[in-house]
Amino acid sequence: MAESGDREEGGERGERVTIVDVARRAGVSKSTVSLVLAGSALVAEPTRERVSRAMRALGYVYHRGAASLRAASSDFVGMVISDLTNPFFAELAVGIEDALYKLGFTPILANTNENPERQAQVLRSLREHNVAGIIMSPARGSSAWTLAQQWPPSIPAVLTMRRMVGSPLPYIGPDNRKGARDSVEHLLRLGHRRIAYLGGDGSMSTQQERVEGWRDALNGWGIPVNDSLIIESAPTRPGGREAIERVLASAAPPTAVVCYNDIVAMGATRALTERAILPGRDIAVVGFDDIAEAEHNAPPLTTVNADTREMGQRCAESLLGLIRREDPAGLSFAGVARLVVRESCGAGRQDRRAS
Amino acid sequence: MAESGDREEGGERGERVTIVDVARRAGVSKSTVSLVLAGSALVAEPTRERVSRAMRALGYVYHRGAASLRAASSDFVGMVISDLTNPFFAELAVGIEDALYKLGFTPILANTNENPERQAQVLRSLREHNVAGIIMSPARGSSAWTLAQQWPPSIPAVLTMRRMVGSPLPYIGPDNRKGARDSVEHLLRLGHRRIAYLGGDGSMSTQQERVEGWRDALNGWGIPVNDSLIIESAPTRPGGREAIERVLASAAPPTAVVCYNDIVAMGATRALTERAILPGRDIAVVGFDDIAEAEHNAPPLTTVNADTREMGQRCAESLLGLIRREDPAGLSFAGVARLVVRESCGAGRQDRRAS
DNA sequence: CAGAATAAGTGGAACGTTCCAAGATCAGGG
DNA sequence: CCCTGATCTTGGAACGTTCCACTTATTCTG
Repeated sequence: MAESGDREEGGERGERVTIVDVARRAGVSKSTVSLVLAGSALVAEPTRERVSRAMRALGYVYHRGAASLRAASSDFVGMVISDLTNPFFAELAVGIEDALYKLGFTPILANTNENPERQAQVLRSLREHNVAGIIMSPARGSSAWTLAQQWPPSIPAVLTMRRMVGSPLPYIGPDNRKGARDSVEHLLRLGHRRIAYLGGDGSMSTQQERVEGWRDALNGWGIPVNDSLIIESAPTRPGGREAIERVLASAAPPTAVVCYNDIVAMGATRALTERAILPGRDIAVVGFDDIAEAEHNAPPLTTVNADTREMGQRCAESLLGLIRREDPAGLSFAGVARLVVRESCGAGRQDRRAS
Repeated sequence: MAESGDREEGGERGERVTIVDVARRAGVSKSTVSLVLAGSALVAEPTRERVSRAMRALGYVYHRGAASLRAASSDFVGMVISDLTNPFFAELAVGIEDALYKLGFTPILANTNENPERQAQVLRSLREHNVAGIIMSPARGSSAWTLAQQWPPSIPAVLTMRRMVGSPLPYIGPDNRKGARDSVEHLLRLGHRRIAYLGGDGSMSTQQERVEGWRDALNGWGIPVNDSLIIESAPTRPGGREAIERVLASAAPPTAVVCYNDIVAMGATRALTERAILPGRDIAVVGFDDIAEAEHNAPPLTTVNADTREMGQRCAESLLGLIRREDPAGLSFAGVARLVVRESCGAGRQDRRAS
């Protein structure tokens, strides 16, 4: 009698309730049930009602795997992240994940930990799972060539944060060159003339673009560019520590450093503090990314905001475009890069000395 | 002639190469190919060779979805994370992800962002994907009751970081009570007598256990426990800021605070610094989790190391146990909690005053 | 050399959907 | 009363695997 609450059971035993069971109970064919699931207008209202009730009564759960067996590709999207331990990528991943869910995709996570072999495995696995596409920030050391070997052009893929020369894939990332230029110009305006670049390695496009920005700014101010002031290292906290130590040991240490990213800057500021060299007073330090922790660093980091969430969103949208067979050429996106001034550059003290 | 390099094509057109195509080319039945795929001993070496060659030649890619259609459950595992933006959970996720891959599972990521409704959606989606199991850190506000509604007991699930009263599911987490007790005792030894507890909310077991530890320590030293010194808030940086501001505004502010976790402590230290109250000198602050950023905080955070990676690993292993139908009772795990003393508690200055 | 045992391989149903072609029912028009 | 369309419904093949039951070929045993 009770209209509701007629939930029969939930399949305590492993027996899955299928579309056929629902059909039987509702007194229709499985095709009709399928139509109801698809929200088709072909099915009459009373029938739809009856079917829905049957589903609820039986505790029916849709089986996407079975559905996608026919459908050529699934609702999965691979999220291949080079270092999820870096809060920047964690934020990016959250942005991507959120957007994917809203678009009806299901993200499969893969953290390659900057390991190209792991990346190769992961790509293989994603192919086996018949993903609709992937969003990938390539591991250090992977090239357009190796990627072409590992990923068929027929499956949509977008690159994020690290561009690949020679790859036709859409690329979503911040305007690295402008970001770096802005931060170096800020330091120049504060009076610095010997400005080093710390961290990252030249094989990454991100690095190349940021170094270009550094060069641009120096050139623009007529400062001779000294390549020995580029200290490469792993893009990690220990990498930052190592880089700053190398540059301090050099014959003519810089008065300011711009870093590949915030965690490099965090490693550097920490190492400096341990040597009683105070970032923001004795030396200026600038990061890149503006991760949430930058504000809490000792001292709070001047850095470049990359609008991470927005980029995650764009990655998902761009992939969707590819899936819909739009022209890849129109699907790249460059985020804005905005300098955020905090204490690590010492702006409070010497502002407006030059310029 | 060339032994290798006979890769015919990769299916430039959408036509997927199946087991049947491989069989045809190798001159065997699809059953044999399936056997080869499974690495069965039933197939003779020359045949295996022939089949493998055919696979390579055709660029065959295994279709896991199709396989799991028969197999009752897939190789997917849901990773339901309450806040991936918190570096602690990011590290945990990395640990879990890594272990899952090694065990042959594929992690589907879901960040619920502490939103129980999102969590409900996510659980539904994971069921539809026929996951082998889930590892979940429940969103704030979810209860054993709602979980029971949303997740069938027949599908393996383990809980991490947040226990659920009344749930029979295995739980993997650090020894919160001991960790909190150790940190409070450390503060007591430094001479503090008015020690507040900041952040978190009472609905979370983590909070309850850490508050218990705080109580334990105070009781052990015969200090009267004053519940007004427990300031609840969101477990985030803004939450930490808000909590410290509330406690500072109280009639008798504490000389030391232990925080729900590191990001709460980071929010608190930041707010204090802005008011020119120096953590580690004017007030002692202790965190929990020992995220990578704790060391870089201003000032570096005294905190409790929760052995995050190890816990991620354990989560995966415990889930595997459940999938193998082991007794859930034996699959819980409590990680060690180890106090890491840095500067935010001011240990350098006043150490050994009491005790 | 019959018969059994072993080894290697095969055919086809099954998994839970989708989707096409076709069927059933009914109303209205001539 | 038959035909046409419209509206709703359905049977069954297909998707790419696995796995059971079975066949065939070979070797062993007494």
